[in-house]
Amino acid sequence: MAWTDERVELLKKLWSEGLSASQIAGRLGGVTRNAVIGKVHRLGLSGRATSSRSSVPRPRRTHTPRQNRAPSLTFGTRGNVALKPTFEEEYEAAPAPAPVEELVIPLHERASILTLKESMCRWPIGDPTEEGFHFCGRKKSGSMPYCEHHARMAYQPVQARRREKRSANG
DNA sequence: CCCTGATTCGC
DNA sequence: GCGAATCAGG
Repeated sequence: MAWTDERVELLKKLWSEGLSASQIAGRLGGVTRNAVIGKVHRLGLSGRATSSRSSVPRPRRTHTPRQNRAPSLTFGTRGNVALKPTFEEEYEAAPAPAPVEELVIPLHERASILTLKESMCRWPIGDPTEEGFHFCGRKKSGSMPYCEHHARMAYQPVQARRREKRSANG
């Protein structure tokens, strides 16, 4: 994604309005917050009103961070989207996610494949072949790849299969 | 851990 | 010029 005049203008506007770099990156789309910050610096609008941190002259890095920086991948793979549960030991995987989702995720909480972060619920909503497809995007629940709600949908308790064992007590 | 901007430097 | 990796801090 290139920095067209329009995008630069929008960047300037949003930056002046006080949005954070990640917020702006999300709005623009196709760029990370790093890209936004880099561009902001190149444009020379880094100092945004009150900056208490600007008076911190860090002693410049003395070591090279990495020999190789950008990954060879041209396509962003941030966020693995593998959804196969591996909890069969204690949980049974649901037959299949319902094609239609009963939850409606607020627009600002939605996650696309590009905005989905490691900490976000990966429950797919909608049809991947259709346009409105997105992920739940809310906070994950513990080690689950899903939020609490979707974790319960994905992993049904073993209670369902317990009926085979009836107590011989009475 | 979540986030913020700042900086360096391979590309 | 671009932006990932990194750094420094809240």
